[in-house]
Amino acid sequence: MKNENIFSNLRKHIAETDVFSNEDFEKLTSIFTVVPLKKKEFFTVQGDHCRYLAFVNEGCLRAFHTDDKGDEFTMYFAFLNWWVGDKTSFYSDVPARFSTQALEDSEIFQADKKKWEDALEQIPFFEKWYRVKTRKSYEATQQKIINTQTESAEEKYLKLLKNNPEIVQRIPQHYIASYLGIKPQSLSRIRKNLSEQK
Amino acid sequence: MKNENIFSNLRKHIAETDVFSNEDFEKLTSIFTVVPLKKKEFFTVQGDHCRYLAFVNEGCLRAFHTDDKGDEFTMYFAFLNWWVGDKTSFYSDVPARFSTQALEDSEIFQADKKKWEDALEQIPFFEKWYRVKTRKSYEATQQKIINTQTESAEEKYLKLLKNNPEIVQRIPQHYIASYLGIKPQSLSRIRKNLSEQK
DNA sequence: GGAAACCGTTCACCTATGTTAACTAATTAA
DNA sequence: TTAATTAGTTAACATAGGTGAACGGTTTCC
Repeated sequence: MKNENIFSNLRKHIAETDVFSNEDFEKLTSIFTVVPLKKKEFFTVQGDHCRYLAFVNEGCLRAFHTDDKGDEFTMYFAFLNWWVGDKTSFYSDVPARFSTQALEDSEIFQADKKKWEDALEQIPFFEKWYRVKTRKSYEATQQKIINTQTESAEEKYLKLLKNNPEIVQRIPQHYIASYLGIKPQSLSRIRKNLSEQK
Repeated sequence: MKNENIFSNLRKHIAETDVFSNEDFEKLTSIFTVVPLKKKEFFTVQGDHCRYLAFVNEGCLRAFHTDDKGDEFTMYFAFLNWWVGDKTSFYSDVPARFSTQALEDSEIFQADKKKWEDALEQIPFFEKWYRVKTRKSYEATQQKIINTQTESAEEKYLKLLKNNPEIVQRIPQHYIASYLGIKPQSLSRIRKNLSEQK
């Protein structure tokens, strides 16, 4: 990919919902640093201050919390066109409550707080776009609480198969288990039951 | 309470974090309708469009989702100085995913979308204050997901006793169970175990 | 002021998921 | 190319929480 085109996906993605000038778009991309991540490499680490937010341009990451007992819980998988980073830590200078790790070789565009806030201030379409994104992710988080509480692991898995087949195909099973909030053995058992029922 | 003073609590509350003129504060309060709610009365109903956001000035409400099986899950309790309403539904004109119901005789200040957005546009301190509040509630929601997944019901209950004793004192136990994501019988059992251990 | 509805507790039994551990398959690194 | 590691499966057993039912104590409301 030629360097001038490195932001072509981001451009297309934002253009799906917003209208902007070339000039504004260049202003926006100028705040980003292109960062390649090797598989298993970390973008943010739980407990550290999260200094960057980033846009996923290639590959896939997962955000996960590790509890006192050492168990991991995966909060979300971030594919193409997702934003990643712990906003709480990014804004409030508080230790991040989860880590973000590449599950494949990936490429992200990252920006620190100063650049980020300058961009929000100076580029109206970006401010609006970001506000909507933030609201959506708040909604998704609320929905996830509801689902977490009201569905059995099997229901969650079936729903994942139906609504997010790309996750099931692309992500190793023990991460999916941790996303569903169960142990890998339990997911194995659920899969076995399902296959026997057919 | 004299009518001129009905907003005195809101004024004090916002003044804790922001500075504003009398004029701006009056502009803000002019968007609200004062609404009394009888115990058990609903402010929003799951499935309906949520037309108002509201500020709790007196009493207490709970927000809860009812699933297909008819089981309720309480998402949060809203006391003095909380905002209530399903923002997703309020903004996106989508059916509300939860109901909000008064647990005591209460008083709220509500505003519809038009008034709300006008206020955000015209009153800078309110826009800023609201942005921060929204971020905090997003953070709290994320934290609740983490807690939900990584703690046993007993741990959650002990934490509630420690961090939110006013909830335990003020709210009937079966609502607390539904807040912890368990059945009333299970909470009863947990309480029994705890009292026997001492 | 009495009937009806609701609330909290307890109990016996049930079920989903966790735990430990052993085994095989797949992937990675030397 | 093999050795080492990691991933997934299975099974036996343990445990937290759900279910249904019964009981007494409170509210609520005609």
